[in-house]
Amino acid sequence: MYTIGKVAKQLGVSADTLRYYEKEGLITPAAKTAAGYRLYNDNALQRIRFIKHAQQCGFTLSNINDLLKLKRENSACCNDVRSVVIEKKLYLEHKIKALQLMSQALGELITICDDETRPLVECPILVALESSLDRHSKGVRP
Amino acid sequence: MYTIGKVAKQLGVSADTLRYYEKEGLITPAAKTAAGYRLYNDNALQRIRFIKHAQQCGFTLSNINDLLKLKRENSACCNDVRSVVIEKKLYLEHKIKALQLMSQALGELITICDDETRPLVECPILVALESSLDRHSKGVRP
DNA sequence: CTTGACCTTGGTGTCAACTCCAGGGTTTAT
DNA sequence: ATAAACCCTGGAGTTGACACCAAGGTCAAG
Repeated sequence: MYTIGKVAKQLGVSADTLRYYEKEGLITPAAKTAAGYRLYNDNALQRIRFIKHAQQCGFTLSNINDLLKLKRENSACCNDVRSVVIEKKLYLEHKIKALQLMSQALGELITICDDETRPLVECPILVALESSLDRHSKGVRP
Repeated sequence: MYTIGKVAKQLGVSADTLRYYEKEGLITPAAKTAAGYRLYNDNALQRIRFIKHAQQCGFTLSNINDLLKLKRENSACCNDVRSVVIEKKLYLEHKIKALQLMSQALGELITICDDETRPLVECPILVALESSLDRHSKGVRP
């Protein structure tokens, strides 16, 4: 059993973060001392590792909560988890495409500005941004 | 000269948004009526279009303010603008790579879960997320 | 037995880009 | 003349994932 500080240091997160996760229902300390100190066991460590890895894969804490909920329900099957992962992958791909369009648009702006020493009056980039260049990107947020 | 509502409707933004842009120093109404109503001219319309286009290219309002500041300074040259655009493009590319790594990690999770009807106990995806799969992605935020 | 390192709760602040509201004044159309 | 539609200011709320703080209790080492 480890106190919050030990766990935090070992896993490279802050104690505040662990309390926040608890408030969000993601983790629960295995026990508390008489003085109210949180005590974590190896299960909790594994849970926290799970959270961090899922975050690295693009899941929000809310997504992660859903995954953990699935884990608790024994009516759920592996396919339910798989669906969540697939959906997130689609979302990421959508977002990547949007960013690629932006990047491409910037690339075009960069190339239209061929003469770098031209004075800023009538900078072709600024002019281009004032006229329309809509045609794509709709905005993507979690 | 158009009132805020006309401008908002014409450009597809909300009046609140226009007031917000003004508070952020991005736009200024050309005049105000005796009653304090904002009045915009064609210059302002163009400015707002500029803002929207720049946003579509991934610039934050703060970035856009920087661009507008460059435009005002006559010491700035076109190359200064170009640098801002190039930097943003690099940032986007970095972010795209991070998302691609995530997407790829999710792809791997999806393929390890070959048997979709397996019960959730020992779901290979959940197991994989509990063990280490660090090796990449550092986190990318604006 | 005291010092310093740790822990507690409860609350506020951060970033971005808005949105929504209340409580009022103004303009326009009928 | 009056209702509907518009505008104003000022401020609060939203989302996500925390960080930071104060005021206080607890624990280990010397």
